[in-house]
Amino acid sequence: MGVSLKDVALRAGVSAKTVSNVVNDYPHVTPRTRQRVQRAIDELGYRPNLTARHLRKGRTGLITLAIPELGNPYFAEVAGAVIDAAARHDLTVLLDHTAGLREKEILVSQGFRSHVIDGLILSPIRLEREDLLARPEDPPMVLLGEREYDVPYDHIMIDNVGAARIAVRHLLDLGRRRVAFLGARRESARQPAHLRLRGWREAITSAGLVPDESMVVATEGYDRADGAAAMACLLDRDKRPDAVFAYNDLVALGAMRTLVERGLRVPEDIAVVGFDDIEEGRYGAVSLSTVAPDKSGLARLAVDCLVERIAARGEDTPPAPQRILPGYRLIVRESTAIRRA
Amino acid sequence: MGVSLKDVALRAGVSAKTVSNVVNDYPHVTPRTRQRVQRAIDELGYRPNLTARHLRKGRTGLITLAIPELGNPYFAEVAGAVIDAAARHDLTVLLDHTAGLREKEILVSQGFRSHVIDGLILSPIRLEREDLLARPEDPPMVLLGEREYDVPYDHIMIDNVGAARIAVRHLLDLGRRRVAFLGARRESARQPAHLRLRGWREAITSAGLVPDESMVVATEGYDRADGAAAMACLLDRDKRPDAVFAYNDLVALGAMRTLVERGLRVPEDIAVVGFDDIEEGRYGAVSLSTVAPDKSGLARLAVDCLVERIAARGEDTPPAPQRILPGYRLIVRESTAIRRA
DNA sequence: CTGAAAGCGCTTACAG
DNA sequence: CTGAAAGCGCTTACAG
Repeated sequence: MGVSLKDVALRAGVSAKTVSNVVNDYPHVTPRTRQRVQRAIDELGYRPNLTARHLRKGRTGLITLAIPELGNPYFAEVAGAVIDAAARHDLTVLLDHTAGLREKEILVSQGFRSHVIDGLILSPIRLEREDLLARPEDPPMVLLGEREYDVPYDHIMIDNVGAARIAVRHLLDLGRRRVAFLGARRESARQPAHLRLRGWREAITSAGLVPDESMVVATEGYDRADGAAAMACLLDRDKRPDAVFAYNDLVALGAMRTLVERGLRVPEDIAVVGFDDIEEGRYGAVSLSTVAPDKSGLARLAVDCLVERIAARGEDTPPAPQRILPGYRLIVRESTAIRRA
Repeated sequence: MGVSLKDVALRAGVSAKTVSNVVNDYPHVTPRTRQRVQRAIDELGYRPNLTARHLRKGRTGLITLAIPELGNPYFAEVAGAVIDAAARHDLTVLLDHTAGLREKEILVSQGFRSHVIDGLILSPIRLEREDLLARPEDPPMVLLGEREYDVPYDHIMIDNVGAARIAVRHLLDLGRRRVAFLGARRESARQPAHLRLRGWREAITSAGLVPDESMVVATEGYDRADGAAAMACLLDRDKRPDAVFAYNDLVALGAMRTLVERGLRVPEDIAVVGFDDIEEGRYGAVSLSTVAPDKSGLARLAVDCLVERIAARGEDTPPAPQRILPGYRLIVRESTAIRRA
């Protein structure tokens, strides 16, 4: 099928080693030799077989990024950023989506395909601590995302509590007093929803108010449909909120859809803040205020971390695992544009 | 580093071949031998090195899917569908995004990384016919997407003209008479925008009307921002449209945002139809009518096609390249919900 | 049913 | 500065 090193060597009248030297830009090659080899390469249309190279070197130049769902714009945007960041290290990203299934997340973390990849960036949702502790050392792994774990792995995650606090404080500053939280969970306290709910609670408390737990609505998932349903459920209760802090932008957008259907105005009747800053939030009938994580920043941090881990593989004293907090900021748009008396 | 076949063979007291036979579920192995080998595998935690296997077999089980932009929900949704379809053939998808740059599209089509992948599904935008003709035979490639080419490759693409015709006819059926088209191109007639524009023209003509070219607005790209700008531009002209057919949902959503800003109602003042059926279109203040391509269908078709090409590689008489048209349907939502007198 | 040998295409010490 | 040999971890004919 293909043209091999040997063919080129034969044609150029040199050894395979010399061709290899040329291909890999080895410094010490006579210009004349280099030129001769290069010509043979061009004439034969030779291209190195990466599989063979990788077998030899023990590296493939491939890393896996495993995210819950490509259909979620936030993860799609993050994936794009990771692909770009990886390209700067000459790494190619193999994208997996786990569909938010614990089984698939375990499979990935256990090193499914590990002999093909140099490293793994995993963004887990359902995975448990013990799953992570049971995984083999290889390939190196970096966690990315808002689910908290107490495990010896590098983890890139935003300060969810702090970010939520700022979002809710923003709503309180607008004069809102009944701020709902959409997208709570019943499970583990380390879920991002719990962290953001804690921020909600802290912001309200530190404003001298009492958190009203009837303003907290749980959802099945975090999609637009979940947000729409949760908002409907909330509006059917006695007390009507005057503001909503949603787990993420999708939930917020779904909630706004329900508000339109019920004839309520945003932000006049109910102000809304989301989380993620997906592009879609800027173009609705009412643009969405939101917490914007530094996506390209966190992608870069995750890739850099992984690259270090890969380099340190097999070392006696690998660097201690660290938790890194990328930046974020609050973006104020129309959905919270009106201050109340 | 890892445990190799040889280690297992040594421990089980058999040859490497026998271990290989067990690992690959070769039929003719004594149950006793199989058991002994299996135990050695378990005890040693052996996992086959795929790179080595691939080098030997000439296949990697990897295919590349190259799309213009992961941030575009349509492509993200299609990518998810392709990943699922590929998994059914035990193929893993390596996702590339070309950022809609001709240079990157050429790179991918020329077989960048071709020694790692078994095949390629390419969704080009800027690529030209000559770029495609210049590419090497290997790896096999299948085109996916709405840019038309006259080249000997399998191509999965929707009947854009027909789909556009149906969308515009729907608007005409609602009694609209000034139907604008947002998202035209100045370039090649084979661009999907041209195909959809042709459908627009045909629908109007066959309704006994005369296409008004002042109702056609070109855009830089196909994002929400482009749609918003195009709509603004259109509204600043003399004649106001009473309906809009947008190149895609993103352009339509951007246009609707502008309509809100200008105080115009959808669909009362202006009805809107998009193309792609991205989930976001269902959850705006006004849900968006759209042409819905059968995404999982087209993903499956593309993967099946590629699998056949890979199998036929090196054959004397490979099957003739074919153009396959996946299905689509018109989805009517609120943005076209009102019939006019 | 199992084994010993060769080889996929490259790179890495080791010579010279 | 360049070459000859060995080997990465597997599978594929070929024997037996």
